[in-house]
Amino acid sequence: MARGKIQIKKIENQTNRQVTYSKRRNGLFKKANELTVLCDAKVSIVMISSTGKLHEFISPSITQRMGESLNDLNYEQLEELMENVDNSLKLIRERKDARQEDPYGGLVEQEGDYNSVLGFPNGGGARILALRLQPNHHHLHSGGGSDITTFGLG
Amino acid sequence: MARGKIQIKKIENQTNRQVTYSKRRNGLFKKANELTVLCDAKVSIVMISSTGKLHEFISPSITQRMGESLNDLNYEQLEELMENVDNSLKLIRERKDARQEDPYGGLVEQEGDYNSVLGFPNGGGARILALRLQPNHHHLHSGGGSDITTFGLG
DNA sequence: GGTGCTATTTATAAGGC
DNA sequence: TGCCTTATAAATAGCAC
Repeated sequence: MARGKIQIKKIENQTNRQVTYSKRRNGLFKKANELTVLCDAKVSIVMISSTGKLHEFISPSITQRMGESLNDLNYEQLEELMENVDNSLKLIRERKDARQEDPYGGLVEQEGDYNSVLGFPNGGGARILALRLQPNHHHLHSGGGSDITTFGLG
Repeated sequence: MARGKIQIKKIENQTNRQVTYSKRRNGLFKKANELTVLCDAKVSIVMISSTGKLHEFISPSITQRMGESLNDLNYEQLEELMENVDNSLKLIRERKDARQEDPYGGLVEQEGDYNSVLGFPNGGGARILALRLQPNHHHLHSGGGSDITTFGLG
């Protein structure tokens, strides 16, 4: 977008790809932060570079409200939530139908109400679990290792 | 950014806020998609508007590779994964210390290796669970309702 | 892996329909 | 609500450190 127009296709040169990843990641996080503030929205971004590094953005409002809302859950909501996680766990244990393709082709937008969005930690090392629950198929990805750095915007 | 500079603060007029949300959401998704293609990265975005609507972006590479990688997990990895979900479930059940504030102030970047990022569906209605596991604190948020629309990028 | 510097390309705030 | 248009603000590609 600057000293010349570029084609939106994989950057083959690894160095250039890394530089672009870094720049555009910062740009994306900045945009996400602006959206959060301007529109009073909640945004969560998880991204993994081609080198396997993970970067995450979570809007302040999400984390703050998550803590508050836990106590706002009534018994039925809590029950439903546990059921969801339980089912997820069972799916992992059964580990079947793992190779089914996503019917949306990978890029999807879901609009409307949501059943639950939660973020919280366990007592062990740093972990991130993103569970996406859709009818009739499931996917799973896993990597290993760990270290953390904090990131503050402007 | 256009016919005048704006301050990055909540747009009070609800109509304008909604318009800006819609425009910037599309912009963010477009940027995310470009980043995915250009840098061969995996990006997942979940956002909730001030009116409670949920929108989600998942890069094609994520979903495709998730399915494949499930079968690549060895026993230990699977065991660790189940343990994570199990712990999460316990935390939900115990429902304690829910109001602890996030030490990072909400906006964080985690760099380095990751333990697990998984996305998969259950057999019921459309559900999304985003579990974020961090040491020493946890948060939870929940909403309700439901409908889905798919979204295809240019 | 950053940072700084532009020339350009994009994104988008305000309006208008 | 959504889709155009257009002037302007931002983002960023390509280089140099």
